[in-house]
Amino acid sequence: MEADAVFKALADASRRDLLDRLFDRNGQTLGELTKGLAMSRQAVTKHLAILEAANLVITLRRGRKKFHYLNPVPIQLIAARWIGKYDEARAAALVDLKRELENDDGQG
Amino acid sequence: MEADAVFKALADASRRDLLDRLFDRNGQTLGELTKGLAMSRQAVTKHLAILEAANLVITLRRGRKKFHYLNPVPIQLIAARWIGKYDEARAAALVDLKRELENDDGQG
DNA sequence: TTGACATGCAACCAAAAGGTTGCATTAATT
DNA sequence: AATTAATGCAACCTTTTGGTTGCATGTCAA
Repeated sequence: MEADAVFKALADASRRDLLDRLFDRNGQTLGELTKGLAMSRQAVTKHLAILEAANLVITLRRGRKKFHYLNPVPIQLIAARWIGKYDEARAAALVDLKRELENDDGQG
Repeated sequence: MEADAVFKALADASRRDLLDRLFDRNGQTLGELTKGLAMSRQAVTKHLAILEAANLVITLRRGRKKFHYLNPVPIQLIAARWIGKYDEARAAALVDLKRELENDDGQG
Protein backbone atom coordinates (compact mmCIF):
# COMPACT_ATOMS: atom_id res chain seq x y z
CA MET A 1 0.00 0.00 0.00
CA GLU A 2 1.13 3.52 -0.74
CA ALA A 3 0.84 5.06 2.68
CA ASP A 4 2.22 8.36 1.42
CA ALA A 5 -0.62 8.80 -1.07
CA VAL A 6 -3.15 8.13 1.68
CA PHE A 7 -1.58 10.64 4.07
CA LYS A 8 -1.36 13.26 1.35
CA ALA A 9 -4.95 12.62 0.31
CA LEU A 10 -6.13 13.06 3.88
CA ALA A 11 -4.12 16.27 4.32
CA ASP A 12 -6.71 18.43 2.58
CA ALA A 13 -9.88 19.47 4.41
CA SER A 14 -11.97 19.48 1.22
CA ARG A 15 -11.04 15.87 0.57
CA ARG A 16 -11.79 14.83 4.13
CA ASP A 17 -15.14 16.55 3.68
CA LEU A 18 -15.79 14.56 0.51
CA LEU A 19 -15.06 11.35 2.39
CA ASP A 20 -17.44 12.43 5.13
CA ARG A 21 -20.17 13.08 2.58
CA LEU A 22 -19.66 9.65 1.07
CA PHE A 23 -19.81 8.27 4.57
CA ASP A 24 -23.20 9.92 5.03
CA ARG A 25 -24.46 8.73 1.67
CA ASN A 26 -22.44 6.27 -0.32
CA GLY A 27 -22.43 6.01 -4.11
CA GLN A 28 -22.88 9.68 -5.01
CA THR A 29 -22.14 11.04 -8.46
CA LEU A 30 -19.68 13.82 -9.24
CA GLY A 31 -22.54 16.24 -9.72
CA GLU A 32 -24.11 15.38 -6.41
CA LEU A 33 -20.81 15.72 -4.59
CA THR A 34 -20.20 19.11 -6.19
CA LYS A 35 -23.53 20.52 -4.98
CA GLY A 36 -23.17 22.65 -1.89
CA LEU A 37 -19.41 22.94 -2.18
CA ALA A 38 -17.98 26.38 -2.85
CA MET A 39 -15.83 25.11 -5.65
CA SER A 40 -16.09 24.22 -9.30
CA ARG A 41 -16.92 20.76 -10.60
CA GLN A 42 -13.45 20.45 -12.04
CA ALA A 43 -11.86 21.13 -8.69
CA VAL A 44 -13.98 18.38 -7.17
CA THR A 45 -12.93 16.07 -9.99
CA LYS A 46 -9.31 16.65 -9.10
CA HIS A 47 -9.89 15.97 -5.43
CA LEU A 48 -11.78 12.79 -6.23
CA ALA A 49 -8.98 11.66 -8.53
CA ILE A 50 -6.51 12.06 -5.68
CA LEU A 51 -8.78 10.11 -3.35
CA GLU A 52 -9.19 7.43 -6.00
CA ALA A 53 -5.43 7.20 -6.58
CA ALA A 54 -5.01 6.69 -2.84
CA ASN A 55 -7.63 3.95 -3.07
CA LEU A 56 -9.83 5.76 -0.59
CA VAL A 57 -12.60 6.04 -3.15
CA ILE A 58 -13.73 3.45 -5.68
CA THR A 59 -15.63 4.61 -8.75
CA LEU A 60 -18.13 2.96 -11.00
CA ARG A 61 -19.15 4.32 -14.39
CA ARG A 62 -22.66 3.56 -15.53
CA GLY A 63 -23.78 5.38 -18.61
CA ARG A 64 -22.87 9.02 -18.33
CA LYS A 65 -22.84 8.94 -14.54
CA LYS A 66 -19.91 8.13 -12.29
CA PHE A 67 -20.66 6.80 -8.85
CA HIS A 68 -18.25 7.17 -5.97
CA TYR A 69 -17.89 4.70 -3.13
CA LEU A 70 -15.97 5.07 0.09
CA ASN A 71 -13.23 2.53 0.69
CA PRO A 72 -12.20 2.59 4.36
CA VAL A 73 -9.54 -0.11 4.01
CA PRO A 74 -6.49 2.14 3.54
CA ILE A 75 -7.43 4.09 6.64
CA GLN A 76 -7.77 0.85 8.55
CA LEU A 77 -4.33 -0.23 7.41
CA ILE A 78 -2.74 3.03 8.49
CA ALA A 79 -4.50 2.85 11.81
CA ALA A 80 -3.20 -0.66 12.33
CA ARG A 81 0.40 -0.23 11.19
CA TRP A 82 1.22 3.33 12.02
CA ILE A 83 -0.98 4.59 14.78
CA GLY A 84 -0.87 1.38 16.78
CA LYS A 85 2.83 1.97 17.13
CA TYR A 86 2.19 5.24 18.89
CA ASP A 87 -0.27 3.62 21.21
CA GLU A 88 2.53 1.96 23.12
CA ALA A 89 4.54 5.17 23.13
CA ARG A 90 1.87 7.22 24.83
CA ALA A 91 2.86 6.59 28.39
CA ALA A 92 6.62 6.42 27.83
CA ALA A 93 6.91 9.71 25.95
CA LEU A 94 5.44 11.90 28.63
CA VAL A 95 7.46 10.16 31.32
CA ASP A 96 10.63 10.88 29.37
CA LEU A 97 9.72 14.53 29.06
CA LYS A 98 8.73 14.90 32.69
CA ARG A 99 11.99 13.35 33.83
CA GLU A 100 13.94 15.74 31.65
CA LEU A 101 12.01 18.72 32.98
CA GLU A 102 12.59 17.76 36.58
CA ASN A 103 16.25 16.94 36.05
CA ASP A 104 16.98 20.61 35.56
CA ASP A 105 20.62 20.45 36.60
CA GLY A 106 21.33 17.66 34.14
CA GLN A 107 24.23 17.06 31.79
CA GLY A 108 23.45 20.08 29.58
CA MET B 1 -7.52 20.36 18.73
CA GLU B 2 -6.52 21.47 15.25
CA ALA B 3 -7.02 18.28 13.31
CA ASP B 4 -6.08 19.98 10.06
CA ALA B 5 -2.62 20.91 11.33
CA VAL B 6 -2.05 17.32 12.42
CA PHE B 7 -3.14 15.87 9.07
CA LYS B 8 -0.98 18.37 7.19
CA ALA B 9 1.99 17.66 9.44
CA LEU B 10 1.64 13.94 8.82
CA ALA B 11 1.34 14.41 5.06
CA ASP B 12 5.08 14.75 4.53
CA ALA B 13 7.29 11.66 4.55
CA SER B 14 10.27 13.54 6.01
CA ARG B 15 8.17 14.60 8.98
CA ARG B 16 6.81 11.10 9.52
CA ASP B 17 10.41 9.93 9.43
CA LEU B 18 11.33 12.47 12.09
CA LEU B 19 8.52 11.18 14.28
CA ASP B 20 9.76 7.64 13.74
CA ARG B 21 13.24 8.64 14.79
CA LEU B 22 11.92 10.25 17.93
CA PHE B 23 9.95 7.08 18.53
CA ASP B 24 13.19 5.10 18.34
CA ARG B 25 15.04 7.54 20.60
CA ASN B 26 13.15 10.25 22.36
CA GLY B 27 14.61 13.62 23.34
CA GLN B 28 17.02 14.17 20.45
CA THR B 29 18.50 17.55 19.61
CA LEU B 30 18.12 19.33 16.30
CA GLY B 31 21.69 18.41 15.38
CA GLU B 32 21.15 14.76 16.14
CA LEU B 33 17.95 14.65 14.11
CA THR B 34 19.67 16.31 11.18
CA LYS B 35 22.43 13.69 11.05
CA GLY B 36 21.85 11.08 8.38
CA LEU B 37 19.13 13.07 6.65
CA ALA B 38 19.85 14.30 3.13
CA MET B 39 18.73 17.79 3.96
CA SER B 40 20.06 20.93 5.60
CA ARG B 41 19.67 21.72 9.28
CA GLN B 42 17.38 24.61 8.43
CA ALA B 43 15.06 22.36 6.49
CA VAL B 44 14.83 20.06 9.50
CA THR B 45 14.15 23.08 11.69
CA LYS B 46 11.17 23.95 9.52
CA HIS B 47 9.79 20.43 9.63
CA LEU B 48 10.17 20.31 13.39
CA ALA B 49 8.41 23.66 13.70
CA ILE B 50 5.46 22.26 11.77
CA LEU B 51 5.38 19.17 13.97
CA GLU B 52 5.58 21.37 17.04
CA ALA B 53 2.76 23.61 15.80
CA ALA B 54 0.64 20.49 15.37
CA ASN B 55 1.56 19.54 18.92
CA LEU B 56 3.09 16.30 17.72
CA VAL B 57 6.48 17.31 19.12
CA ILE B 58 7.23 19.06 22.37
CA THR B 59 10.54 20.90 22.72
CA LEU B 60 12.71 21.77 25.64
CA ARG B 61 15.56 24.29 25.51
CA ARG B 62 18.45 23.70 27.84
CA GLY B 63 21.44 25.92 27.29
CA ARG B 64 22.29 25.99 23.62
CA LYS B 65 20.63 22.65 22.95
CA LYS B 66 17.01 22.00 22.02
CA PHE B 67 15.56 18.62 22.85
CA HIS B 68 12.61 17.18 20.97
CA TYR B 69 10.02 14.87 22.48
CA LEU B 70 7.34 12.90 20.71
CA ASN B 71 3.78 13.64 21.73
CA PRO B 72 1.47 10.87 20.50
CA VAL B 73 -1.72 12.41 21.89
CA PRO B 74 -2.92 14.21 18.73
CA ILE B 75 -2.56 10.99 16.78
CA GLN B 76 -4.56 9.17 19.40
CA LEU B 77 -7.31 11.78 19.19
CA ILE B 78 -7.50 11.51 15.42
CA ALA B 79 -7.58 7.75 15.65
CA ALA B 80 -10.43 7.93 18.13
CA ARG B 81 -12.56 10.59 16.47
CA TRP B 82 -11.95 10.14 12.81
CA ILE B 83 -10.79 6.65 12.07
CA GLY B 84 -13.19 4.98 14.50
CA LYS B 85 -15.97 6.34 12.35
CA TYR B 86 -14.67 4.45 9.37
CA ASP B 87 -14.45 1.28 11.36
CA GLU B 88 -18.19 0.91 11.32
CA ALA B 89 -18.30 1.75 7.64
CA ARG B 90 -15.96 -1.00 6.59
CA ALA B 91 -18.51 -3.73 6.04
CA ALA B 92 -21.29 -1.49 4.76
CA ALA B 93 -19.25 0.25 2.11
CA LEU B 94 -18.18 -2.84 0.24
CA VAL B 95 -21.66 -4.28 0.41
CA ASP B 96 -23.03 -1.12 -1.19
CA LEU B 97 -20.51 -1.34 -3.98
CA LYS B 98 -21.05 -5.02 -4.59
CA ARG B 99 -24.81 -4.54 -4.79
CA GLU B 100 -24.34 -1.79 -7.33
CA LEU B 101 -21.99 -3.88 -9.41
CA GLU B 102 -24.38 -6.83 -9.50
CA ASN B 103 -27.44 -4.69 -10.18
CA ASP B 104 -26.17 -3.97 -13.67
CA ASP B 105 -29.58 -3.19 -15.17
CA GLY B 106 -30.32 -0.61 -12.48
CA GLN B 107 -31.86 2.84 -12.70
CA GLY B 108 -28.92 4.35 -14.60
C1' DT C 1 37.37 37.11 26.06
C1' DT C 2 38.13 34.54 22.23
C1' DG C 3 36.69 30.75 19.61
C1' DA C 4 33.80 27.01 18.59
C1' DC C 5 29.31 24.96 18.86
C1' DA C 6 24.06 24.81 18.55
C1' DT C 7 20.43 27.04 17.04
C1' DG C 8 17.53 31.17 15.08
C1' DC C 9 16.14 34.38 11.47
C1' DA C 10 15.36 36.06 6.80
C1' DA C 11 15.55 36.27 1.92
C1' DC C 12 15.17 33.70 -1.88
C1' DC C 13 13.85 29.91 -5.29
C1' DA C 14 11.70 25.93 -7.81
C1' DA C 15 8.14 22.81 -7.77
C1' DA C 16 3.75 21.24 -6.28
C1' DA C 17 -0.99 22.15 -4.86
C1' DG C 18 -5.44 23.99 -5.39
C1' DG C 19 -8.21 26.38 -8.08
C1' DT C 20 -10.16 28.56 -12.41
C1' DT C 21 -11.97 28.85 -17.40
C1' DG C 22 -12.89 27.00 -21.94
C1' DC C 23 -13.72 23.42 -24.86
C1' DA C 24 -14.39 18.27 -26.03
C1' DT C 25 -16.58 13.96 -25.44
C1' DT C 26 -20.03 10.72 -24.33
C1' DA C 27 -24.72 9.31 -23.23
C1' DA C 28 -29.64 10.00 -22.47
C1' DT C 29 -33.96 12.40 -24.21
C1' DT C 30 -37.20 14.05 -27.39
C1' DA D 1 -30.77 14.19 -35.56
C1' DA D 2 -30.65 17.76 -32.38
C1' DT D 3 -30.54 19.01 -27.51
C1' DT D 4 -29.42 18.56 -23.00
C1' DA D 5 -26.92 16.45 -19.23
C1' DA D 6 -22.69 14.40 -16.96
C1' DT D 7 -18.24 14.11 -17.17
C1' DG D 8 -13.26 14.48 -19.22
C1' DC D 9 -9.21 17.07 -20.75
C1' DA D 10 -5.96 20.83 -20.93
C1' DA D 11 -4.05 25.28 -20.33
C1' DC D 12 -3.36 28.64 -17.15
C1' DC D 13 -2.78 31.19 -12.66
C1' DT D 14 -1.76 32.09 -7.68
C1' DT D 15 -0.41 30.48 -3.31
C1' DT D 16 1.82 27.16 -0.53
C1' DT D 17 5.45 24.02 0.28
C1' DG D 18 9.98 22.24 0.80
C1' DG D 19 14.25 23.41 0.21
C1' DT D 20 18.48 26.40 -0.09
C1' DT D 21 22.17 29.99 1.39
C1' DG D 22 23.99 33.63 4.29
C1' DC D 23 24.30 35.83 8.40
C1' DA D 24 23.00 36.67 13.44
C1' DT D 25 22.45 35.23 18.12
C1' DG D 26 23.30 32.82 22.24
C1' DT D 27 26.06 29.57 25.06
C1' DC D 28 29.79 26.66 26.53
C1' DA D 29 34.91 25.88 26.93
C1' DA D 30 39.76 27.26 27.07
